[in-house]
Amino acid sequence: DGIFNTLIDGYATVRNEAEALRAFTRLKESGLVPNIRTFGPLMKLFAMEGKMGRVRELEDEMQLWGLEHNKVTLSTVMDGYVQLGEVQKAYETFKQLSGPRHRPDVVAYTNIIDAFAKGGDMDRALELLADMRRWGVKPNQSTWTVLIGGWGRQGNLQKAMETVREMRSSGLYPTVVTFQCIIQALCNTGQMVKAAAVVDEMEKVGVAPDIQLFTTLMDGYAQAGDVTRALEVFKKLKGMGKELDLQVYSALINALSKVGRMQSALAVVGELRAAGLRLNATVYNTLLDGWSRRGDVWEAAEVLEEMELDGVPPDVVSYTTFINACCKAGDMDKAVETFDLMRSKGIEPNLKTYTTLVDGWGSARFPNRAAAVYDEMLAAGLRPD
RNA sequence: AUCCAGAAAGAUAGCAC
Repeated sequence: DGIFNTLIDGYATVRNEAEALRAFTRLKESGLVPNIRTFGPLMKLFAMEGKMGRVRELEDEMQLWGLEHNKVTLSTVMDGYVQLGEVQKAYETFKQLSGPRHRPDVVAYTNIIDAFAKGGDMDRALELLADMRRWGVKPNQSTWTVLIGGWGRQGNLQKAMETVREMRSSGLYPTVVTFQCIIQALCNTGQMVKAAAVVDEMEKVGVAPDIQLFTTLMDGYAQAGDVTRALEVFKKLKGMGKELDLQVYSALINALSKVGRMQSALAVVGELRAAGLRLNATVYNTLLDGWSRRGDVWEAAEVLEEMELDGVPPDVVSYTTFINACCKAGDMDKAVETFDLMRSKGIEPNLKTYTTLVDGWGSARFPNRAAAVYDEMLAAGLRPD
């Protein structure tokens, strides 16, 4: 009976929205009745992308079929709000799970704890941890890792490590994700020596670092301006014979671009292509920024053109980066031209785009133009942060 | 081993610090 559900789930997993919806339509056209497992994957598909409007449509349709939310679908909805940073809405959804008939399970709790941890409200996160334990719901590795990640994001290594101890004393062991959260905390606080020590440590306790962890580490070195060590990590990864993905290459390209080593960055691009990977907008934007930092507006413009030719249309980050390059080079005409161009392509400038332009006019000593752009920003409904 | 419709981690832009 579940052939269409399986299909929908498969397409949802690979994020093929069109096919997933087509399978859903075919299910209904075949005279079959969708069930809660039909809706779950569809909701997840939209929730992951933050398309909560579409999620609500599915909720309505679910009702029409006489289906009620269960803990899985509600957790999915909650996760959508977490992705969007809408903590309050996430919490309201969470409360729907705490009716007289149901109690939130460990996934739901982990979800809501994650919402608060991501929002920086660790007090509330800990309250919910206490609450779940009060109800006899045992935190698992994900729950602990969410908390450790929350402390890590705040750069509170002390609390992060305390939480690791608490996790261990409850009989659970840190996973590679847990270690990665700790390493990220160390990187964010500039403690690269310790970060490297943690990697050694985890190898000793038998948790193998993976590509994502090495990417985090490389990025840490990049932020510290230590390209040499970033390159060492990359070489080590290659030596391990692991299959490298676009993000590792991208992190290295970023490390090189940030210090102006564009020829080396391009060499890495060559490697990436040789490995059968294609550049995406992030990688192109990284290169764009590299040229911008060198003050090379011409090369930056080349990258923009190349993106179009390669079928990777420039996005808001690309244009903002390029506008920044123009501003820094004192070419405000080109900056404004680009600003108009992006809008004509239907790409809405965001807060960073406006700030770049305002600042550009300011640096160029045209306070009136700066103020005009600022007003335009407000008129567009954007508030300065 | 269990589970597998739901939860945790990695790369790009501005200003301020």
